[in-house]
This record gives sequence, structure tokens and C-alpha cells, in this order.
Amino acid sequence: MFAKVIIDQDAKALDREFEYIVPQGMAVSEGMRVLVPFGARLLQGFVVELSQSCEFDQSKLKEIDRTVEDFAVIKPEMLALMRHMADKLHLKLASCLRLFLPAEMRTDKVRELVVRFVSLAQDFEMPSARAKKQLEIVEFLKENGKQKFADVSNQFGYAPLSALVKNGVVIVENEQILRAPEFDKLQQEHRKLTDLQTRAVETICENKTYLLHGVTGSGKTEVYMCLIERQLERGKSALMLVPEISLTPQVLANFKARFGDQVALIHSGLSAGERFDEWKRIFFGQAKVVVGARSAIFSPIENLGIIIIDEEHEQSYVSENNPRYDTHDIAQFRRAYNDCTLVLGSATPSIDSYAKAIDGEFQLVEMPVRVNGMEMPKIQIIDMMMELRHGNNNIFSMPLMFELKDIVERKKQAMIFINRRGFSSFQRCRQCGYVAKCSDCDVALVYHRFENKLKCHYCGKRYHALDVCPSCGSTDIKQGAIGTERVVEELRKMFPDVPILRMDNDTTSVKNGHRKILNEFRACKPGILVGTQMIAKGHDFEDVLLVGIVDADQSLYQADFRSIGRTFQLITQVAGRAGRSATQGKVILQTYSPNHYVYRFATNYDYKGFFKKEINLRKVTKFPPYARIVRVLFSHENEKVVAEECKECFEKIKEIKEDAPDEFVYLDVMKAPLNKIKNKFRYQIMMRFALSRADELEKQVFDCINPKCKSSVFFEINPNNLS
DNA sequence: AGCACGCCGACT
DNA sequence: GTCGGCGTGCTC
Repeated sequence: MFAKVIIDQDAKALDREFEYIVPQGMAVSEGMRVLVPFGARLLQGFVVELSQSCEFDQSKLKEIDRTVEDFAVIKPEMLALMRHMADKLHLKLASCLRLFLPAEMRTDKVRELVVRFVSLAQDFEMPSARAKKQLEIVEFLKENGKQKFADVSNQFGYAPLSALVKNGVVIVENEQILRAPEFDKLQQEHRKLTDLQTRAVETICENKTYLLHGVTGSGKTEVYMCLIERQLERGKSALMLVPEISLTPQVLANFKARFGDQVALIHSGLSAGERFDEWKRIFFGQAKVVVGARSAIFSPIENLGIIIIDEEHEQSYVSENNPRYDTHDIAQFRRAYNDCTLVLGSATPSIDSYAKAIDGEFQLVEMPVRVNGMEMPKIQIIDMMMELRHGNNNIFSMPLMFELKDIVERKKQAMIFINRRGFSSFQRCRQCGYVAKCSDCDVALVYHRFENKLKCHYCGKRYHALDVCPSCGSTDIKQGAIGTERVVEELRKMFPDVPILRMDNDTTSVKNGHRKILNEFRACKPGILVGTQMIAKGHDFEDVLLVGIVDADQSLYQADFRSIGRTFQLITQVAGRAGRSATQGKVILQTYSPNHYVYRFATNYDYKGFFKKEINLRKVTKFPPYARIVRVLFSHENEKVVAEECKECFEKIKEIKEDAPDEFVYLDVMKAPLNKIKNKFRYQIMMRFALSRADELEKQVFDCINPKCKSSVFFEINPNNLS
């Protein structure tokens, strides 16, 4: 018997199968981890195929040394998925396989957590009547059965317990415990479904893809839960993805309350041990419902009945680092493999998904009304140019300050949204225009007031803040656009007695940071929460009656065909935080371009109008979904090497273009907008194809990449972020 | 990825 | 004369 093995190394040269002999009597199956002799070393690999014959020169084959586990850690569906990803997304085989296992498993860092338990022996002599504590313990164990050693010892004392153990009255056993992540305990309230919700649940019943378009507050989560419940009743399992999960502790708590121990949670906030144990519960079928962020799409859950992607438009579903993949693609693969239902839910669907729904590829399900029947909060647009002309150069407009005062007086709550962490964007010399940049990444550094440091938001490197310009020696240093820290400082000046909390990447990086901040905010009345995108995600605060958007334009002017859509999504989402109770909320949106059409549609909550405008624009300018953008990114520490290899590839692509002049809408080579990240230089080739021959051209372009080139090459289809 | 092999410079 | 620099190539 022969085995095809993929070596667990992330190197281009090893990105293929190697054949080995399965020794007589060794139980090996497809998907198993094995150790194999490779060159002079013994390396870990994955068996991906078994066969009776081999393709390589048989006399040169070596034997598998041994198996790592006695079962296949990679299930057949995942092997198929690996092939799909390597094929369609041009990813390395080993790096795909790594996505399917918790990182802890490869490093062997986590131990199984073993806890000592005590219970009564089968037959024993009662302790003497004088040993009161011992008798109490015996009584306690009689009533409650097996208990943790530590608990009993804490309650009754260590001495009596160990005496009982010594006398053989109580026996101690070690037992393996699966660590479970913490969550807020919640009372499960079975809300009665509204008619719209009932209709949505009834409509979503076939094994195909649905786009659930429901306004913020329309009760999509309740719909998801009913859909999952129905699958569980049919004996099927469910997978639900939410954007970076720790953002929505309420959702988690709800799921735990509803489905109890059947739920497994997967997110970045888990400890290594928790993550590993949750993975095991999924793998062995103990968990039937998986709730998690992007990477949870790779959970080894079997017998899938439904996959749900909540907030499907969210950018965080596209992985930015390697390997790059889009959760939607993976979900479509698993949907087809399991022949199950896929639900994409959003208040502001991505243009691409909505277009598919219009075309009939997805079925559209609409929930246009909030559950509580309340109207959406009113959005007031403030022209910041006018404010300036009236002599207000504060970061808050007069109306926003007025409303904030009102909120404070009424002891209510407000949220201020600003799309940038830190104190201000960058430090710039007013004399010569010098801007401090990261030496490894070629991006402007962000000033953090609290630490008085400059930080690179790409690699995390820290620098001293500028007081003298290193270029011209001037001390005239100015702060650029504002960030969360600066907003907090301004608010503290205005309202010295009001609690003002900050929520961004810096304040939530500690374990359970989100939960702590949100719980603290809940108790503050009056209170103001300042934050980045992460305050925009579905948590309900009944007393938040005001939302301020300090600089709405920030996401608008980016050289990216999706930036206007993102602005629309952001406004809708942030606005949805206001007035979740009986009182109607208010939103104040500050902008320097009050006449931009995105604000007109956003203030009217007119998604369909916005979609029409946007899809027309994409049609005439030939952008997705009417064309396909392909970006090939080369990265290497030697700039000469990348530049040359990128150029070489570009020349070959130019030849392809000659055979398909009409299908190539665009083609160019250039430095990537972020020319250097973590000391690696980046060059890219950008192209755009008409859809008619896109698949074929894409394949041809991929074949242009010289397999011997030294740079790392990344292949992106319709990239979200062009940095 | 890591390790061997191999072909040119500055050292006891 | 040799030790060692890291470019190139291979691993079933």
C-alpha cells in the first residue's frame, strides 16, 4: 500500500504530494497525520490519498515512520475543500490544511486539562462519630455524587478530606476536563415571533442560498435561532458565523442560553486550551451548533443542515493575511458538499450578494420593519464647512454639543463613532511636510497620546513621538486627523463629571476586554461611549438615544470602488445603535461633503435606491460584479528581486492580453500602495477582465507565475482592500 | 523549510 | 594551501 503525503511545511517548493510506503500492519487512513522521513529529517505530514500503486520510482520510496493519532484529523470534506482551495484560490496545500486544525495542535503546547475528582468508595467504614467534618463530607458525597476535589476541600477543609482518602472511604480519580469559554449568563426568553419573522423562517426551507435583508432591529438573530432549532430537530447540525465574534457578547450569551452545551464557540479571544477543547467537542460530534468568527467556517462539523453568515457584507469575512480566502467561497463549497441551506443576513447587503439575489441566484427574503415597530432613528446631516465658517473649529459641531448636553441632563447615554484609533492619525512637520513613517512598513505612524508614542498599525512597532522634525529641525509639529483618544479627551473637558469610555483595538486587546467595557457602559447613566467600528455591532442599549458620527467622510475618499458602499453600511449600522427602546433615537452625522449622494440614501435608509445607483455605476465603469479584478502581489525583502520578478510575470501577462484584447479591460504593473510591510517590498500587477472569459484568463494568468521565483506571490480575486 | 553540495575570497 | 561565505537544488 502506498500513501500520498503533504509535508506540513509552508514552502513553495514542498507544495505537492510525496509518496511513501505504508508499512505492513500499520493502520493508516486518508486524513491522518503521520511522521515521515524527509531528506535527513523526520517531518509531520498529512496522508491525502491511499492507493495500490505508486507513480514515483518505487525503489526510492521510504516508509511512513508512524502515525500521530490513531484517527484521521482531516475529514473527507476537508480534504475535498483543500483541493478546491488549492485549485481555485491558488493556495498552498499545507497552508490550507493548517486552517482546518487549531494551531495548538501542531505546536503541542496545550495539555489536556486534568482535574481530580472525589467520590465515595463502593464499601467503606463510617468514620468515627467524633470526626464531624468527615461525616459531613460523606453525607455531602452521598447526596451529590462525584465532586471536584478542590471544591470539597474548599468547603469542608483539606485535612478531613485527605483523612477520608487515606482511610479508603473516599477515592480520588483524575478526569479530563474540556475547558469551556466564559459567557454572560442570560435568561432565555422565548419571544413570540412577529409575522415577518415567521414568514422568513417558513420561507427559508430549501437547500439553497438565501439573502436575508432585514433592517437593523428587525430581529434577524431570532430567525437564525429558529432555523437552527429546526435543523437540530431533524438531527442536523448548524454553523453560524458572525463578524469577529467577541464584538457581540450578547449574541453568544443568547445562543448558549438557547442551545446550552450543544453550542461550541470559536473566536480569537479564547485561550489556546479553550480553543483546542472546543475544537475537539466539534470534531467528536458533541457540539451540534458552532458559533464563531471567520475561521469557524473550517470547523470539522459533520452533517451540516444550515450555514448562516450574519452581517454578510462585513469585510472581516475576507482574510487579509495568508492564506487569503473569502468566507463566502468556503461557505458555498460546504453548502454544496453537504447539500444544505446557506443564509446570508444583513441590513446592508454587499452589492455583489444583492445583485445575485436580484438575478435569482440567491433567493431574497426581506424583513423591512423593526420588531418593536419603531421607526429608524432620524439622521441629521451637519455641514462641517458651515461650522467652520461660523467660527467653530472644534471637532464637535454645535448641534452635536447641544444634543450631548441634553443627553447628559436627561441621564441617558450616547455613542460617538470615530473610525480611527489613537489620538490623531499622524504627526506632520508644518515647515517641511515631513510625516513620521514606519521603517519596516512604509506607512504613516499613528500618534497615541496616552503612551506618548507613535505606533505602526500594520506591524505594531513603536517609536518615540516627534518633538523635533528629523528632516528640517523645526519644532512646529502638527497632529493630523483625529482619533478616538482625542475625542475622549475633548469630551472629558466638556463633561468632567460624566463617565466617558473608549472602545477600540487598544482597549479591547485584553481578554474579555469588550465584555468589560460594555458591561461598565451599561451601568453609566449618563455615559458616553467613544469607539471605532466595533461599537457599531449589534448590542442593544436601551438608553442610547444619541449617536454621533464625527467624521463620516473618512471611509468615503479611498481609491477603492467599494468605499462608498462601505460608508453607507457604516452609517446604517452605527445609526441602528440609537433608540432600541420605545423612545426614538437621533443620529448626528458630521461631514465635509454634505451633498454626496451616499448621505441622501443613508439618511432615508433607502438601501434599494442606493443599490440601484451603485450597480449602475459599476456597470458603466466595468467593475464587479460586471467584471473581475485580479491582483497578483509579489513580496520579498530585496526590492530588486521583487521588481524584476513582477516585471517578468507582467511581460507574460501582456502576451495573454494580445490574444484577448477585448476581454482585458485593464492591465498595469506598479508598486503596491503600501510599498513595504514588515521589511518586505511589495509590487503588484492589477488587471480587470470582462466576465465572458474571466475563468479561462484567470487560469492563464496564474500559470504565468514562475514557480522558481523567490518572492512570495499572492493571488487575489476582486480584492477588498488594495493596500 | 532545512540541509548538502559547490565554487570563490582572506586567513593560520 | 584551508576555512567558510551563501547561491543552487533536492527532498518521495
